[in-house]
Amino acid sequence: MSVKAGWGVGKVADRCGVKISTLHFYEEKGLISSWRNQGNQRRYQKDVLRRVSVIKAAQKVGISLEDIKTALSALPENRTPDTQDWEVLARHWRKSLDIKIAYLEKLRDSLTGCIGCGCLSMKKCPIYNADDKLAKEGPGPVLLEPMGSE
Amino acid sequence: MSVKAGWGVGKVADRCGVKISTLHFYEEKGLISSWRNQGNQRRYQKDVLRRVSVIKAAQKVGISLEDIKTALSALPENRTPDTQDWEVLARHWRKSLDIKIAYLEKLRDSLTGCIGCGCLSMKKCPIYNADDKLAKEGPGPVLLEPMGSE
DNA sequence: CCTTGACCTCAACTTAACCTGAGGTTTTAT
DNA sequence: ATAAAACCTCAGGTTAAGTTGAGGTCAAGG
Repeated sequence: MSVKAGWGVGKVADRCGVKISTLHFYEEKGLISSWRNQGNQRRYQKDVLRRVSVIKAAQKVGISLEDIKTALSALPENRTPDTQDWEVLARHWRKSLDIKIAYLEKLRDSLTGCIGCGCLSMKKCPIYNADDKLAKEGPGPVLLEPMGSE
Repeated sequence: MSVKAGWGVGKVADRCGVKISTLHFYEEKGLISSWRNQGNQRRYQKDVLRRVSVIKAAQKVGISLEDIKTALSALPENRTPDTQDWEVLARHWRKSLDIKIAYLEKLRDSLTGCIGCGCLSMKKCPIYNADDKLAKEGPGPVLLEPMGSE
């Protein structure tokens, strides 16, 4: 009965299909955690795999690491998260996915008419001004703030 | 009948709701163009407004400037693009929007089950491996290439 | 004429999400 | 026992899409 050995960073990286540097990075950002062995090497609990999977899944949905971190922080600290814990996250993100899909559908439906239309000023262009609130959770680094939201 | 005066960069920026630096940037990237007046100041044709609108609309859909540039290069050089020219673009992007929406719907439909599921290895996770081809046009800077697409 | 305001260029900074490499230690396999 | 593989830290690089600022020129109004 050895004291729990945990996995090394290389193995985890391999199983997750990410680079070691990514795991270092996530740890630095507080998205995953590890303990160290005698020789200062990282050891991981096996649930890190699910964490990384979830991080990657959420990223695909366009959620930033920042927001993912926030969501993950809702998981219990003291015990290994169970299925129910994870499903809370899933439901949460499902919602924002629904919103995003609705947003894109709206965009799609106005795209053709809009690009062809006569609105030479973006001030009145319906596509340009399509509810920016929704776009905030949108396609990553969109830093523009067209209509003076303040 | 003065020789066509065109618009100054400040006016265009104002009408488009973007910063002057953005127009400089777009020009540098070859997305828009201008000529210079006597004093080396930029002058724009009025169709630059539509160009910028289209650039911004496309960005909202998650298309990169790189791809937008490619699409814009299909516009006629010699004459001012007409409605039909623009509609070709719109149709093109509508298609990729359809694809993206379908992708997100697929993600959404597997999200809950997937996060809660027992796949501890991302190698077999359906959400992680949901057709990466579609994700390529996806949420901006997603640089990961999980399943060795080459 | 002279002062603003608009414009010019060019270099450097910004954010997100990592990656790369150098230089050094630890673990593992032979 | 020793070489190779795996790991460590830390600094600096990368891409996208701009933004900011310095230092200088141009144009318009009084």
